[in-house]
Parts: sequence; C-alpha cells; structure tokens
Amino acid sequence: MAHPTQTAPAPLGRRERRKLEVRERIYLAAHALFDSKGFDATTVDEIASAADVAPATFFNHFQNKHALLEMMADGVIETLDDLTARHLAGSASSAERLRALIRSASDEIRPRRRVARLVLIEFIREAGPDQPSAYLDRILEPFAALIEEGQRAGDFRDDHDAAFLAQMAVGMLNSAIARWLSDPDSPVEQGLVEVTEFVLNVLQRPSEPT
Amino acid sequence: MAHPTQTAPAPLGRRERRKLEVRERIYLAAHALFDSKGFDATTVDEIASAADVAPATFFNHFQNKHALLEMMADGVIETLDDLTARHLAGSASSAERLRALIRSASDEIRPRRRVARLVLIEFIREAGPDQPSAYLDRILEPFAALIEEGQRAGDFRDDHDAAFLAQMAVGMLNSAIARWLSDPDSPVEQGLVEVTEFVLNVLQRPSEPT
DNA sequence: TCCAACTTTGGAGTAGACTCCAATTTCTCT
DNA sequence: AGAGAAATTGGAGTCTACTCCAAAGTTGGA
Repeated sequence: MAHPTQTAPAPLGRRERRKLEVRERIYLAAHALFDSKGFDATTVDEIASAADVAPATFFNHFQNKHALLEMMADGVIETLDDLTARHLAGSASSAERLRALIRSASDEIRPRRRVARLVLIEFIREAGPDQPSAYLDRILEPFAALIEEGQRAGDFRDDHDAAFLAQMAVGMLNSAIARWLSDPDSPVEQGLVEVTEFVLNVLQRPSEPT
Repeated sequence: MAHPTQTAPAPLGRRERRKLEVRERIYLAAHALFDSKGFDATTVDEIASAADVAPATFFNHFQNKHALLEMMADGVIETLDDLTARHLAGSASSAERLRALIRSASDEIRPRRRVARLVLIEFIREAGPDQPSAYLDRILEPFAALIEEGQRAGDFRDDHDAAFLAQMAVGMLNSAIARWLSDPDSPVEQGLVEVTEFVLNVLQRPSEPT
C-alpha cells in the first residue's frame, strides 16, 4: 500500500528533503496508531510525539487530523492503480486477471484491516453533499479498465458498458469486504473467493432479453 | 421513515409521557438539523435549544451526539422491515415485489438525503473492529426474505442461498445509492431502476456450470 | 560569513463534546 | 396537602482539535 508522500524525485535541497521526511514520519506514526487504536482514540498529541515533533508542528504539515485519512485514501487508490496496471499487462484470461487483481488487493488490505476500514468509510464520507465523489469514481476506474479489456476480448458481456458493470462488481465486492473488515475472524479468503466467482459468473454470462 | 421513539403504547403516567415527549422533541430537532447542516456542523447546544431544553438535558436522554445517529439507523431498519412485510403480503410476482420494495425505499430516502447519507455511513462505521456488524445483517434480512420467497416460487436462482444473493443484491444497490446520495442532482430514479433491473436479471438467471 | 527565508516550537486561547454536581422544579402517591 | 422520587437546569471543569503568534533554530545563497 504505497502512500503518496513520495512524489518529486530529484532536485530537492536538504530543506525540502527534511520537510518531506518529517511529513513522512508523521504520516507513518499516524498510520500505525490508527491501525492499532482507531482514529477517534488517537490523539494529535500522540501522533506528534510518536513522530517526535512538537504538537504544533503537526499542523504545519496537515490541515487537520482528518487530512491524514484523505492521504491514506489516496494511497489506497494509487496502490490499486498500480496493481491494475500490473495485471492488465499480463496475458492471462480476463477471468484470471480479475481473480488476480482481487487477490492482490486483498493481500494489500489484510495486514492493515483497521486502516482499511477507516479508508472505506472515508470513501463514502468524502463525497460531501455538495461535490461529486472523487474517490468512488477513481475506485471504479481500474475495474472498469479490466472489464472493458474483457469485453473487447469477448469474454465479458457487453449489454452494459464497462463503467456500469464495474460499479456492480465493486458493489458486490464491497459488501463482502465491508463484512470482512468488521468481523476480524471471518474467513475473508473464502468469502472473497465466493464473491469473486459470483461476479465472474455475472460478468461472463451474456444477457438474454427478459 | 418511522423513528423508534414510539414503543410502549398504553400504561404511561404523565411523567414518562413527558419524558418521551422531550426525547422525541430532541430527536426531531436533531434530525432536522442534521439534514440541513450535516452532523459535524450541528452543535449539541443548537439541538438543545431547537428542542427547547437546557443543554444539560440533552445528555439525560442520549449518551452522546452520536447516539442520535444510531437511533436514526434503527429507524431506517424498522421502516425497511415494515415495507418488506407489506410487500411480501402482496401477491405480485417476485420481480414485481422487489421492484416495489426498492421503489418504496427510494421514496422514503428521497426527502431525507442528507440524513440517509449519515445513516449509511453509520451502518458501515458501527461495526467496530471488535464486534460483528449488527446493522449490516439486519439490512440484509428483508431482502433475503424476499429472495427466499422468490426461490420457493421458482422465480429466482437457487444455486446460492438467499442470504448470499441478498448480500450481492444489496451490494449492487448500495453502490448506486451511495453515488446518488453524494450527488444531489443525479437522477436516482433512473439509475436505481437500471440497477434494479440488472439485479433482477442476475437473480433470475439460473447459473450454468462455468 | 552573514542575511533572508523558512521551519520548528512553546504558549496562550477558542470552541465544542461531555462529566459532575447541587439546586430547583415537576410529578406521583398517600 | 405534603413527602419522596425523578427530571430539569445552571455552572464549573476536563479533554481534544485547532488557531494565532512571537521566539528560536536551520538552511541556502550572496
């Protein structure tokens, strides 16, 4: 799960390097704390002292505590994009690609359950009643790409466009993931596999007029 | 959208009646405020004064601000149960029943978009990383009941049990609703109808071995 | 080397959620 | 009517997120 703090690569003075370093330290400290204690139970002061900076410094780097979640959400999306790019490159069948993507995604999530939950909530919450959701669309993109690819190959139904099918697929996966995320002991692997197969079944079957 | 504050019907002294009245007043005030300003932007003091009680009184009735959301979530589930009971009673086809249920549900939600969003988030959030989600299961129940009915009638596929299919159906509907809730101007009617038809298509089509 | 720009930091201060408590009001029951 | 239980209320106090500011430290460049 890449986090977005590593962007500009080359021409950085010691100054900016330090700054990024601090920012990164805060981010990582927060990530660890959120994952172990949850968001609400984690104090800005705790984050600051875990990152070994003064409390005031925190606000030099992040507008507020919530901004950390947004950054983590960005990280998730980046990771998802990376995974998709990797799996699209491969030459397996459409179904196998989707399976692989979902397997990879679940591998990413597993060790960071708690943060994953927070991010999932963030995805829904972020879409304030005023602006269209940014995350939700970006989450769909990778799936849509993969499905479109599958449609072109003739593997997936094309009575709906890829975006719509992606939304349906993500919806189904989501409900499985949501359940998993909230129940620490549930057998994700198994549940997720079942849902994945169902999704494939739905995607593959061409529609007949009702 | 019934709210759960109306339970015990008969033997109430003036005292308990007053108490429920106050509770109800606070609940309604909060509901209105949440719907117009959102949760975070609404102050406990505001709620109290809108309900015409002292700020301290608020905490006599609700453990905290968040408890109001939980109560609203309960209300949603109750409403959903009611709707389902009503629609199960009817004698239409399985497909028609599902369409009717979803239509009713969307009618309930439409005038309370903002609160609906909060409640949706609550559904996901509530499942703390420690206890299994209570709401998520209860949300599925009505759909599962309806689907099971359809399976018995031979209208729906039965290669998976009703609970699983319900989860898939709710997942798909959810992703449509989530999108709608965050985009004030999106044509819910249309999107929801499209998704509903897709869900029906998925439910009706019996699976063939892959 | 020294200045200007930027960062960190401590400290004071605000707002809102929530607790605790004692005084007061409201109801119930006799 | 009057005692006792329960609810309301105001007030003081805590905790945390977050803002503002001035002092002090760090860095890059002339």
